[in-house]
Amino acid sequence: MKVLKQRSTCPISTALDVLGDKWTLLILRDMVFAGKSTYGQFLQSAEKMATNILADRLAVLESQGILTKAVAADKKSKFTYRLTEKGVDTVPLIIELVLWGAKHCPTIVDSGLLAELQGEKDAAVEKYKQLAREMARA
Amino acid sequence: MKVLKQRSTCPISTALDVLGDKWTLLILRDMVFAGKSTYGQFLQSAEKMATNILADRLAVLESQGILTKAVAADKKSKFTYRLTEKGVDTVPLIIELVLWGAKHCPTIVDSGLLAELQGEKDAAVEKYKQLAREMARA
DNA sequence: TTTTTTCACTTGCAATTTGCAAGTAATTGG
DNA sequence: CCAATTACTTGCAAATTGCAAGTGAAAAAA
Repeated sequence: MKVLKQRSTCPISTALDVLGDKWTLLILRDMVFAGKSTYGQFLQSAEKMATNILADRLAVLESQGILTKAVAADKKSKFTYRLTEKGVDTVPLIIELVLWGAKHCPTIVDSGLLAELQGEKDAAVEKYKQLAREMARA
Repeated sequence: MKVLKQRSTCPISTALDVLGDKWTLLILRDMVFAGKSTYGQFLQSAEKMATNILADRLAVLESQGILTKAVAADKKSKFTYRLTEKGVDTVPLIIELVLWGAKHCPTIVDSGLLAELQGEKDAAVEKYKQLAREMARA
């Protein structure tokens, strides 16, 4: 069981103790926006995460109660990772990252998604949280 | 001039290339919520950032156009760091970190602030963005 | 039934990044 | 002039990362 050290009692600092690195939120992005749920799927993302880093981050996320790990329904040799409510609650954060990145950095975003997020943000946040919950049930 | 490498064209990944580490957003937090603007003030935060890391992150933030550096009005030996609009636009992100950290981790938050953020979030985001702009003008 | 492939990691190691302590150089206050 | 302040820089040990290769269990192929 991974133990994280907390630098202070500040909620921002503590949130960053858990989520503040270059890889963790990409795993959550893949779960929320790409519906990914297995080790192999995470490895295929464009950013090419190293296998040991992925294994480490999944273990941290599990020990922090952000996702759960269970044997896959189809294969005994495969695991399925699902978001908990604590994980689903990172959706607003991820959406703010999309908006900031799209506005201020040279990136490629689906224009429909961007319009949706820029228009009715609260509704979009709820929609993607609900979608994430449904995937976690499947 | 610091050069950051972009792992992919995804806005989330690119935002994390810039902001995704344990220290950068704490500097922005100190500017937005504590009104800090100098090297010495940043060093005094509860998390005790190392001096070389602070100098490095300030240089990255400046080169990324998130903040500007200028000689202080009162002393020639002092610098004042101010948020640009790109920096002000991280306020929604920082507020989501407060909300997630306060809800899911053991932290200490001002209950008035928390109530404000949980109640009228959009209004609170606008208020703190405006405050951050005013501090950047001062 | 044996063999091969797939999947989910683990291991080893070099390279980078971090954290700590100490040092420096330019003001500024007295 | 001299001590203190401010904003860094430097050196170095320790921790973290990234890459390549290896492992072991289960599933598919022969």
